[in-house]
Amino acid sequence: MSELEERFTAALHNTARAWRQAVDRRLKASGVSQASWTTIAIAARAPSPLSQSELAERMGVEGATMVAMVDRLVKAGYMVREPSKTDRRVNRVKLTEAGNQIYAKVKVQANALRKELLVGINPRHLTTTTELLERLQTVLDAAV
Amino acid sequence: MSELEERFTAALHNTARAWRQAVDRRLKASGVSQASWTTIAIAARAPSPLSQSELAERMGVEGATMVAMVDRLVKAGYMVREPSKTDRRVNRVKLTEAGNQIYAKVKVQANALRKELLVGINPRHLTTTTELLERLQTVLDAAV
DNA sequence: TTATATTACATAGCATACTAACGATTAGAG
DNA sequence: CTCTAATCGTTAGTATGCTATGTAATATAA
Repeated sequence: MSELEERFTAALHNTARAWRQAVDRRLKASGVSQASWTTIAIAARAPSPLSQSELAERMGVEGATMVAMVDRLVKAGYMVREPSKTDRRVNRVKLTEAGNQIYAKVKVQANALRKELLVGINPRHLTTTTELLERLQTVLDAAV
Repeated sequence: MSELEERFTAALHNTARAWRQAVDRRLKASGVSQASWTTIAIAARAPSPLSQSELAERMGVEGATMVAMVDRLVKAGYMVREPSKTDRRVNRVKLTEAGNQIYAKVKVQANALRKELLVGINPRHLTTTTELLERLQTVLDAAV
């Protein structure tokens, strides 16, 4: 039983890492890394422009990490910072046209990879797995 | 169905990340990060001293990454490099007494966390999940 | 045996994470 | 309304990953 638990832990981390690397490889052709693309996607999906803090929270990273990420994305021409008019501490982040194009382009590839990898997986097993992982996530989040 | 697949992907990555962070928090008290501890553990479990390449391969990282890791661990006094006598390109990596102590200490904590997190999880579901993840891992490794 | 891989390690530069500390600003308690 | 606490973004320092490139040593082929 303990052996199964160790197998599970190893499989969880190895699969997640390998998946991330596979995504990275696909998106490299589009010139954006997975972390950058994810940030762009969250900004793109938001109904109104997000602050850096909101972006960081939705990405699950610290504010300081997001500063560097936004720096890179601004430098690459995918987004711009706009000071909030109501709160002078706040920057709102907006996608440029180039940012929106990247979003549209790589979204397709990420979806394709997911489909490819999950083809042939038993949907009932996938459900069981998803629920188990989500439960673990809840426990982990609560343990903070 | 596509929705389930997206849920699964998110759960996979979020759970892996949260787990990693939980391990990090525990091990910080012992003064070693998760990556450092994992490296020490692999070196400790090997029946005979590993080369840096072997270490990198078992960690699933690149050789260049392992150079920096070994640098840090040597500097911290947990391991030493010993040039191979039969192949002058090779460094064999050995744990110091301090390294072995760290290994013994944090091993207990990592096991405890795993037990804690997985208590109450249905073993049949855990088996299903582990097998699914291992299958994905195989697909991902093959796709390289 | 010499020329050509291949392997092992190191170095450099970049990306992505963290924590800690700081200044500017805002919000809330009194 | 003022003082204090909290929040937002930034900077600095560190850890961990990557790729690309270089050097030394070994293995293989001609």
